[in-house]
Amino acid sequence: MGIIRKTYAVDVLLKEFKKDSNAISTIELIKRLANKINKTTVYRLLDKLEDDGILHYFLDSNGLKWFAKCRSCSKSEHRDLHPHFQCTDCGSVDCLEVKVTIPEIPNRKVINSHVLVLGTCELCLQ
Amino acid sequence: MGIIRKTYAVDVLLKEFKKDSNAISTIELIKRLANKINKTTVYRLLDKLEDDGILHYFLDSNGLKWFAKCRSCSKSEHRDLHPHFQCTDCGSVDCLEVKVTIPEIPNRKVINSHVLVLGTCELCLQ
DNA sequence: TATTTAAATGCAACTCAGGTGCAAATATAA
DNA sequence: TTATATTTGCACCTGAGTTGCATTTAAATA
Repeated sequence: MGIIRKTYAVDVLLKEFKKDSNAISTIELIKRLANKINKTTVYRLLDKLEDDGILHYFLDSNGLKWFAKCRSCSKSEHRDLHPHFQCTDCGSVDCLEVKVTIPEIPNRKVINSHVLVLGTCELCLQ
Repeated sequence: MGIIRKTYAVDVLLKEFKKDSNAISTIELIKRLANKINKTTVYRLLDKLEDDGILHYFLDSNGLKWFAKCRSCSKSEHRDLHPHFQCTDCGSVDCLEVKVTIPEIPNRKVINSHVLVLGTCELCLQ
């Protein structure tokens, strides 16, 4: 797919990711933009932006989709294979800069991996 | 909750995990047992068996729940914090014995982590 | 063994994230 | 300015998982 036109909806959606440096869940986005864009459009745009290497997504411990800005991805390859952190107190999710190494696994070819770390975030620790 | 009585449904459900050493998705279980147990019962039993430390569960890359037998868990504590492997060819999922170390993360308290490794399984590699 | 009763089950109807088909609107190329 | 292909909104659908409630059943008690 991929984004082709600069539309109002694309603009509004991307603004959310500019003002929010954390990841945002699809559900939260749909709520925030309810009176601006239709939820179907939100789903479709998120798909397209992911296709284009502008956003990446991952699933939280409830199986819900979250999106965040990509740092070094391209249309052809998602490089955002970093772990994600979800706070079990406040529910916020963000991208971790640390590297998690998956060991070699006998008789299997590892292609990629999803790592979700659960714990208490900086704000909730105080 | 926890299992209290030895019923037909518990028996039938646990047999599936005895004959299948891999993980089984909830959906697959419901299909397999459709003419034996109601899907509501399947969901409720899986919850209870997880509570009792007999099964553990995790989510695959589509956010679907999978269950597998526990090796060293108890009612009070799930110790099955191993990674899980999903084959992107055949979809099968199993538990990995390898250990994945999550590094210390500044200003955060790590409680646990979910690791899903994607790749090609032994059978599909041949 | 028969009775009692609390737990387990089935069923129907619900919830909620996400997806589809199609007509109307709109960005952009010509 | 017009043509047209993409985007959007809307209503409706899908599919995993949940809930309330009446019925059934395991197992405790008499």
